[in-house]
Amino acid sequence: MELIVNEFNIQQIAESGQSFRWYPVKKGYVVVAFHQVIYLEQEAKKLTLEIIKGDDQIWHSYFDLDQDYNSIMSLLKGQFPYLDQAMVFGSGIRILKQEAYEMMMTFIISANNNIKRITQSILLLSERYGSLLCEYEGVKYYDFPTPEQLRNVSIEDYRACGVGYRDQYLYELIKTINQGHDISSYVSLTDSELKSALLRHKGIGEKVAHCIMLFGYYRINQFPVDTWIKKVLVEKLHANPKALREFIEHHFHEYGGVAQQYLFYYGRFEPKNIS
DNA sequence: GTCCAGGCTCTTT
DNA sequence: AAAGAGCATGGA
Repeated sequence: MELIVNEFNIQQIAESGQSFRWYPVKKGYVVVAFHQVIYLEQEAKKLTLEIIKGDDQIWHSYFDLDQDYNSIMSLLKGQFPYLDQAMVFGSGIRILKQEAYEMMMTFIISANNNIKRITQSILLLSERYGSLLCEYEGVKYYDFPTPEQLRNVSIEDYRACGVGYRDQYLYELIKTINQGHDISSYVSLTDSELKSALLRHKGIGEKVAHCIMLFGYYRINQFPVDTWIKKVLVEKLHANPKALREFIEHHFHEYGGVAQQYLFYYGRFEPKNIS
């Protein structure tokens, strides 16, 4: 399947740190999401999707193709030279609409961790407890394990996947879900209700909750503040470090999550000799 | 060896 | 309310 896309760059999305299930293969990426697998390649505005497992129904939504990122950038433009540069540099970034439950597990693992090890842990969890989805170019791809598949996984088993001290948080979340706690009902909550519902789970604090809201529930007003972004806001946008939330609310309002992604990506990958 | 990674929980002021 | 210690683990 071929699509013509605007404000879309697979490398930028893959490196933006919102998904840990994009695997570099050949000249593109294998992407695993919603129990399905595709191989993606892009040449300028031409995006090629090769459906490996599943159908072509979910991907339009997954890639947020109904959202006009050009108009979002227009609204964010003109406030800070640094943000304007960030939007030029990362103009192909989009907010992926991912599965909420997977985002909860993923971002619990992400706390005080590095991207390489997060990716590795999620790969191990999937290979050991998820369903085999397909084989592509000699590599097998596994689904993210369901709560049911994790029912009998022990704290030690999680630890063996390299998640460190977050093992007990994963264990508690899975136990809660398998005891009947319905996290799918979270979708109908308001932002503040959703945030407090997420904060009730151990291992989910302010920053992780915002990531789950942004990537798992498509609350694109949510602006996760991590150590990187804090530095960018203070040093590049000259925000008052003691009033970051007010600063964010005032300048980015309903598109805070998108602005955050531009700033995060630029902060990490901008060419060294600029700024 | 020390420091850090898309922080959080628990304890102490 | 705010600040500090401790936390697994691999890589720089």
